[in-house]
Amino acid sequence: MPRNPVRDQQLREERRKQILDAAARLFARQGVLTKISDIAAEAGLSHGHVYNYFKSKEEILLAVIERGQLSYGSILRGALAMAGTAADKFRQIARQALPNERSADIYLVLLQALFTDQLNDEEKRIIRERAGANRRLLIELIEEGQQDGTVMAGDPVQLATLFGTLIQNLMLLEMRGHPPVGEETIELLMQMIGP
Amino acid sequence: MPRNPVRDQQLREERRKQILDAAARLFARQGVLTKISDIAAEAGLSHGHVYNYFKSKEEILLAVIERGQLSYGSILRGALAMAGTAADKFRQIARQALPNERSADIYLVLLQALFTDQLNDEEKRIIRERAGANRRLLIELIEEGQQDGTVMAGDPVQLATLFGTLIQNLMLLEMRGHPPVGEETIELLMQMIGP
Amino acid sequence: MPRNPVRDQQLREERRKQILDAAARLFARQGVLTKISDIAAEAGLSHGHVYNYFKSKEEILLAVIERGQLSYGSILRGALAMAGTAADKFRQIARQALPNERSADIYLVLLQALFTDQLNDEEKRIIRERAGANRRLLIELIEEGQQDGTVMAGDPVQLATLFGTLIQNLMLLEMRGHPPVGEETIELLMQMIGP
Amino acid sequence: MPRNPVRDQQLREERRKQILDAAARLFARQGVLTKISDIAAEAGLSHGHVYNYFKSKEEILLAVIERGQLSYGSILRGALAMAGTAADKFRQIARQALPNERSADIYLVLLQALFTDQLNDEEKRIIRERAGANRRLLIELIEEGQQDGTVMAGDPVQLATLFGTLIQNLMLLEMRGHPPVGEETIELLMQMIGP
DNA sequence: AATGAATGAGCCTTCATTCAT
DNA sequence: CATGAATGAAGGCTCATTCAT
Repeated sequence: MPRNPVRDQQLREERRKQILDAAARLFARQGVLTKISDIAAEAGLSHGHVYNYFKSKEEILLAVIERGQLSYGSILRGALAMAGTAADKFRQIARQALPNERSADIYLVLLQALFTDQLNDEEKRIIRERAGANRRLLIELIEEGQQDGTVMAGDPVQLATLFGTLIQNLMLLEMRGHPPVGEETIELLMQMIGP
Repeated sequence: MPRNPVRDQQLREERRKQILDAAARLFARQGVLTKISDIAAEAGLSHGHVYNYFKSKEEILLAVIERGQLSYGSILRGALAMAGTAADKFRQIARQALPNERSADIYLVLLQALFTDQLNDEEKRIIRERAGANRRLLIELIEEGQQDGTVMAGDPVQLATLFGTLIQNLMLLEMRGHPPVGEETIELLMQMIGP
Repeated sequence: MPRNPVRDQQLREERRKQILDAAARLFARQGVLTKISDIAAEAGLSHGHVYNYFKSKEEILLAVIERGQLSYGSILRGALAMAGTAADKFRQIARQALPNERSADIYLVLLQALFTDQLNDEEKRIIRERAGANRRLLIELIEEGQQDGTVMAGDPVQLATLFGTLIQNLMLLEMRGHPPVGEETIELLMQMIGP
Repeated sequence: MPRNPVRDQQLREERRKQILDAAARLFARQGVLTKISDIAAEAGLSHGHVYNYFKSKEEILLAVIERGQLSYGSILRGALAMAGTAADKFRQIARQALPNERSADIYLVLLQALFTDQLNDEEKRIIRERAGANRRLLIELIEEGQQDGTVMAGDPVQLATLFGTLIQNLMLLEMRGHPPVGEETIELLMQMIGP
């Protein structure tokens, strides 16, 4: 059977995704202690084969973080593009970010990676830059909310920190045996950030 | 010449504290990857000597977590015992917990420990129990605040989660190159939890 | 190219045997002080690789002991099944057990293991049980000898101890610079146990 | 109180003996794994203090072995000097050597030491030399027995090996949970070596 | 592409030995 | 003389990474 380069490329992408999905799950649960062989097993291939898709464990970690940050950015941009008040957009963000297992995973992974010395400074810089971009989106939304009167007053930068912190940590809660965050919690959160 | 047992004992206590302080700093920064030799170097002794005070790296980790949780509990109890409104007490907690490097450290250590499989179930149970005790103190304070009108309405349990999350994560921020959390941020936080 | 699972399995078995052979030699010579890296070097592979076959040094030790005990048991059973007088069977046992390097090794290993606290009680129990089984075979042979008149009178249990002791210790002699045990020595031994 | 040099020297000797007794017990039970701190504890002093009597663990091991070999030699010489047949002397040796815990201990210690590389060649040579001296005593006794007709015929050197082996290993049996070697066993042994 | 055998750097831990008190 | 704090060499074990098949 002659090779099909396009199909081949698709298969490669799928494999990469499988590995990253597995890695995200495991990194979040086991942190730095996650072994390549764990990832390989979770993704259903041999550990040696993983190296045909990523050249090191660090590269996998970076890819997991990047994907998570970009995904969070998409949620933010999607919400910003919606019609409705800023509060509505916040609700949307909370609803999308919270139940998304991958988003939750990523936050802890990122925390650990940023703290530990497993990443070099250049890599940390890139990660912080992407985090900054997401944060600017959140600031934008806060300013919008302060103008349409659905968000409390105060320095938007500081508020972005507080809000970001709240959202991200709620994600963690779900993973710690706490009852899942539901609509009720989201409404409490909305009251907190409301004027 | 036989030594002075009293003085010896004092020195031992000091050494233990030195090690725990060093460990708390490093565990927070490097997580599980922290090496015993790092801790020893930071504490100013040889790696072998550490084992005269703790019988394993895991025991050090547990001790660090315990000390942090108890310290956080003290802050909570101290605030509850104060005169003034619940809001005043919250301010007090935020002021004490935030700048306290050890409190900050401990939260991340705890998160990582709870996630990773480096602790067995029994140990995790104990940690969760202590966390629960602290949480009940926070719930108590929230209920007090809802009665004296300085805290927003809502299920106290859920609010405790949100507040706890906020406080603890603010601690993390300080460690991540963010500008230190000052009075201004605390006031924003107070507005969020106010009625 | 996916490998040939059958061939792989064969190679694995061979490797395991190589490691056990090396370990038997070294344990006998160096006792507990034998290093995994010694075993690996003697077996011709890296120390890390040893752990793909055995999960700890202790497991290797146990395997060496087991193999030796089973091998000794085979010799005993083989002799018992022979035609001829009990004395002939004893000769056969002495001839087979003595020059067999592995049998010799094992006895010292076993002695050391049984004495030292490196094995837990359950493991010691299993070893003693296998030793007991071998001893019962020897007792059986002694009783046979007492009936066909080729073995001296006396409590078979006590005699089994003495004979076993003799055989096993002769094995040790070969390893201690003594001249090898030859037919002549075997005949002396036969006279000792004769009526 | 003025020092008394003679008394001091006596105390020193007593201490040394205490340490050697403790070491002999532990070396026999735990082999090479015996720790200096174990010996110190068993002897009732601090581990540091041991070094005021012996300059290394190896020196202790050598002293234990030497003492044991000399003690065995004394038993042999004592028996040789007795009145009576060679058989009587053998009985005497068996009776004295077997129940003497220290004699038993020493044999295994010696075996382990000789095999392991914990002793250098010169030390091994000395030990073998002392063993040879004891062996010559045994050979002498065998020859005496062959003349007075109480010991079987055969090359005295080989017989010495077999008898030595028997006696020494019987000592080991006592330590392995076997029932203690009694008069009955000794008589069996005598029959074996008899003509 | 796919597997898992193989390697070796590196970390935890133990323990002989030294030394200040 | 006595103690035990302190050090560091050394060995068990893990795991990222490479590579033959």
